[in-house]
Amino acid sequence: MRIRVAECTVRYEGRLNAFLPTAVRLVMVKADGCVAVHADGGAYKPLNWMNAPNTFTEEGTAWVVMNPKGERLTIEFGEVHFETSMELGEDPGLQKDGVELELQRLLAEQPEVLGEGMTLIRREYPTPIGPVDLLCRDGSGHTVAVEIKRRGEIDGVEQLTRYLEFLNREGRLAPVRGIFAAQIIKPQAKVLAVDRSIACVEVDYDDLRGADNDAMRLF
Amino acid sequence: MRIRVAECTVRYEGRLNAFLPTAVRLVMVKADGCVAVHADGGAYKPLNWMNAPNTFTEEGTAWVVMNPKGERLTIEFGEVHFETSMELGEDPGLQKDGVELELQRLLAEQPEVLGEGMTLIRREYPTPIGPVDLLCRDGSGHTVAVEIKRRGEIDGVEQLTRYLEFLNREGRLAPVRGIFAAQIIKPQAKVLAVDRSIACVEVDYDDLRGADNDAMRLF
DNA sequence: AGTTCCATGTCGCGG
DNA sequence: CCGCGACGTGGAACT
Repeated sequence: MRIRVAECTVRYEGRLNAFLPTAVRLVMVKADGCVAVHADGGAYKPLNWMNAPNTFTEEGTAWVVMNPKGERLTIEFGEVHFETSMELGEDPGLQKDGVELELQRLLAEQPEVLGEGMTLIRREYPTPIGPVDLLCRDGSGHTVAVEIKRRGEIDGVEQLTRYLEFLNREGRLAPVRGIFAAQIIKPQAKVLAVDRSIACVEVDYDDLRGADNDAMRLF
Repeated sequence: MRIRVAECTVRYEGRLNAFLPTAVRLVMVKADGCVAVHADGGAYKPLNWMNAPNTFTEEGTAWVVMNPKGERLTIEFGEVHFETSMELGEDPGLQKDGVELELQRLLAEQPEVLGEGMTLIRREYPTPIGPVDLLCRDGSGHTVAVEIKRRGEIDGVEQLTRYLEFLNREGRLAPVRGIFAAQIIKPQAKVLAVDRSIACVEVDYDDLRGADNDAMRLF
């Protein structure tokens, strides 16, 4: 990794055009060739950047970074305040825990949260346009398709709508109604769901996990 | 801005839990208090981070960063390879040119690009599920809803479809037809639009701006 | 502060 | 390579 703190102007020409007037900034060049220009604020995102793969050339006092898509980043340097370079080595990478898949697992174990008498038929029920998160049967014996999101937004309602359209057209399981389940459902998504006779259920992740743990403790 | 290159492990506890095993990484602390942990590759995005506003405390060999939402980033340091700190000063910020808003402004000024006799009723016409980019009236007096994207993809067609659904059901403006306008429209999006009787218009940004400049020069 | 939508989104997976 | 969906999306603009 190479780091340079210097006065510079930066120009990006690619998907759009952007320009940074003269100021002192930190320019980071990583081992994979990607380049990032940071100010001393404005969150973790750089002001401007160019991801790998790209070609890096020095033209006088300027660095020119181009990528195969024809995008170009030009950094024109003035006074250089500081510069260094060092080897960091490989990184083992990030381990994550606690995303949407977990929510699906918990609801599959506790379908009654979605409605009285609800039982699970199966998870990831396949359709030609993708798998439905949960397929259930409600207290009165009707089939229910459940779409689960961490955050319920309009896209999710559209997705569920497509599944319902298909499942009901196919006929074997019809009539199938929909439940849209998420930790938080945005108002617009709720409006759209109600408009399409899709029920909304907001579920609490901690409650679900708590109930899960309680169930565990019984054994 | 403070920079430290060191052996470290990192733990994030917040919207999810994440962990980084021991390795040499670059830790950046900006003047606004945000912290970012970078590996020597993997694009400009840090492996882990914490945005401002937050509270930063040193606990022995560890840095603990907490934010008001109760998220926490813990960086436990081993050997420190390098450390420095410097002032960068204020940044004038990025000037962008060629994003969707610009396109909307230009089309609002030149609605005739979308069809002969087209006139603007208003920009950002509100509906319960969000504002329509442009509402126009065509040469024959019918209402037209226009969705503008920089890159026309399926999502944009879905969005416009929802607006049309509401506008036509509401009735006051019905019948309302749709125009999907973008610099580039993907083939799949075109197919879906045509299937829904939505017209597609690919607009050239430079042409629009050229016409805009010409209009300016008249005064 | 809460909500909405844009983004050079980035990133990963599957066809 | 394209399409699609998730993301600690982040960030800005507007109510």
